Amino acid sequence: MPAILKKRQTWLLKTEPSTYSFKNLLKDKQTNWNGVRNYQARNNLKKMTIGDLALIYHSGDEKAVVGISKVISEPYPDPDAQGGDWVQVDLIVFKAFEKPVTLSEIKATQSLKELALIKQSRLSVMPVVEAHAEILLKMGKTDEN
DNA sequence: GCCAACGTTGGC
DNA sequence: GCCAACGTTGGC
Repeated sequence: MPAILKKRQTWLLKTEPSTYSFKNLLKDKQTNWNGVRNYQARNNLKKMTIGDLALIYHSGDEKAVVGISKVISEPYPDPDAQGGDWVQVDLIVFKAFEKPVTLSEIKATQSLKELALIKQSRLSVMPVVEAHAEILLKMGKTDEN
């Protein structure tokens, strides 16, 4: 098991790159992941803890996992939410994938067929089990041992 | 541009 | 509580 995965939950966060991309995160170094307004995604956000990894997926034209970020805060209320129990977390950029892992590659990989990204294409915040995280990191040529 | 897969809203 | 209508996301 890559050292990077030890004792960490891995998540996958979807974003439309024209709204906020991994490049923006590379520039900003840190961001607050806000605006989630879906209960299931919110419930996943609430389970995040400091030190967790979050893979960033670009929807739309790119359709690929492009990099890794790290969760650096506990979930806390999203100030933009007008009422309702919505949260956000703070992220820092961790590492860009050397090679983006495309949706078509993921779909073509038998061992990833249970990934929520495939099974529940509209969910924007989802857990990634360790076995899947290992495979994705390997496919992205992100050597973190 | 279309459509599948949701999620939400509102009438009943 | 059900369901039709509508809205949104996101892949193709």
